[in-house]
Amino acid sequence: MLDSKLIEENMLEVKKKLDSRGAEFDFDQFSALDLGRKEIIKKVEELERERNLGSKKVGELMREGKKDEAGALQEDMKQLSSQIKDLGELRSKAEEEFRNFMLTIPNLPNDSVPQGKSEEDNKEIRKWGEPRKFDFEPKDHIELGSTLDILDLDRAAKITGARFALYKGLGARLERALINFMLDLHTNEHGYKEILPPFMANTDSFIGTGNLPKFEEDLFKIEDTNYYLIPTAEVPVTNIHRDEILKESELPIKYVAYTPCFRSEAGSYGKDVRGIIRQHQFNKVELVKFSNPDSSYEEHESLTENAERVLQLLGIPYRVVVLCTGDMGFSSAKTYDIEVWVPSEETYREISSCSNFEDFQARRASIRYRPSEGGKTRFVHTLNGSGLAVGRTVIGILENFQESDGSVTIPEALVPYMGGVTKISN
RNA sequence: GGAGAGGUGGCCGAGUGGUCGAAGGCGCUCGCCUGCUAAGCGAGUAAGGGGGUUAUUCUCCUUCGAGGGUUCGAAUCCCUCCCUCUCCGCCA
Repeated sequence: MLDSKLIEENMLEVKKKLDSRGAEFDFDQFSALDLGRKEIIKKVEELERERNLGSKKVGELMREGKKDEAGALQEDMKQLSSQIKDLGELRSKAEEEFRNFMLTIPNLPNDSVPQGKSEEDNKEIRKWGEPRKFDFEPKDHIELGSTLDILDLDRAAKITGARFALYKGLGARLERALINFMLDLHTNEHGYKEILPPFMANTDSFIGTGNLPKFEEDLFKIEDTNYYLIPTAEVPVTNIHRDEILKESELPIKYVAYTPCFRSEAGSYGKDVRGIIRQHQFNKVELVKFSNPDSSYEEHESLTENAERVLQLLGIPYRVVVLCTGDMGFSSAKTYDIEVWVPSEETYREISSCSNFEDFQARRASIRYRPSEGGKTRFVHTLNGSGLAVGRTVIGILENFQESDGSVTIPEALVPYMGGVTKISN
């Protein structure tokens, strides 16, 4: 959520920034809602003040034994009270309307974000590793997975439906190895605390991160509850500190969490239908930070580097792009995507998205800190990034490290996690 | 699932209709004091919103799990929901 005072004071700049990301913003509606809200607050509070004074007076008169006077005053206050009640309803309505309006406005892009309309305008920042030159026709992960009998999409479809995966044998082991490898790396070497959160979260949590109220169709909802399956660990982990006031000395707080992720992928039909690129359920290790606002952009860089480190240790080529204003997610102020090289497609595919949300989520979720030198509380900055999406890492390993005989070499760093297995073959 | 007890400030905890945004304690901050440390003494210490000033000061409203109700007035009485604890049942 944006700061309404900031909008009032910088309307032109806000409009320009929202335009740059292709978002509509009706400033007239904003002003009308904001002014209407303030006006009614003023009225209600005046009446409440009158009532408080009157009620106090009634108490005094009663104690002094002036029953008649007290009774008369009570009658007046009765009138006032019902007036306050009516106005109070209008007030709640006005405040709710205003909040609902504010909840649908996306975050403002940071000034360092390149202008652009779509994916096409994203800018490559850096590349790591050389895509391998194959002296044979490389297979895609679907063929490799089924030939090696480690990935069975047909049976997954039977069990559940399209866009689910069944891993078997060393395939299942590989998924588990990667999860453990990533968690160990981030906890032991990058200083994150491991979290295992619930895989469902309630409405308030989803509002906090910005998934609701606008993107409900992307989620799986649990019937007869206000719970949804999480589409990423970002939701439960960011909400760990919802409605809390942290100490400045605790910052930055760094969490890493493995969770399955559930996405209905509404609106993506026809896209990436083959294989395990886009699934309704996938595993992900997520990095989340709560940062001092003054250093959140340094934290953003280091978080991205922490995620990249996984691919470096595995030896998979990748590149980092900064998303342009038009391609960023709703809550983000700046996002780097990490993309792995996928030989069968001869292109880079997203494997991690690392974002700084500044105070956008913190304001929605009310996550604040008290400055060490005292004074008013401030909103923290929240950040997160995949470190990494596990299924897509499997694709990277299968496709990049395949041999001409259809076997796959396990990256050295992963061998201990595979129980010493160095190769998957028939 | 059944029975009971509870949810109060950073924490513990008192408070059953008005002088309660809330005793007391702990913690924290500042000052004093004492060779040092500890102890002691004194003062301060919730958040959000509106108005005013915009540097500070000021003022009003709201908030005692959430929402609704009774009342001139609710932390306190009533209803619904959520959560925690104890016992019983069930269970990986």
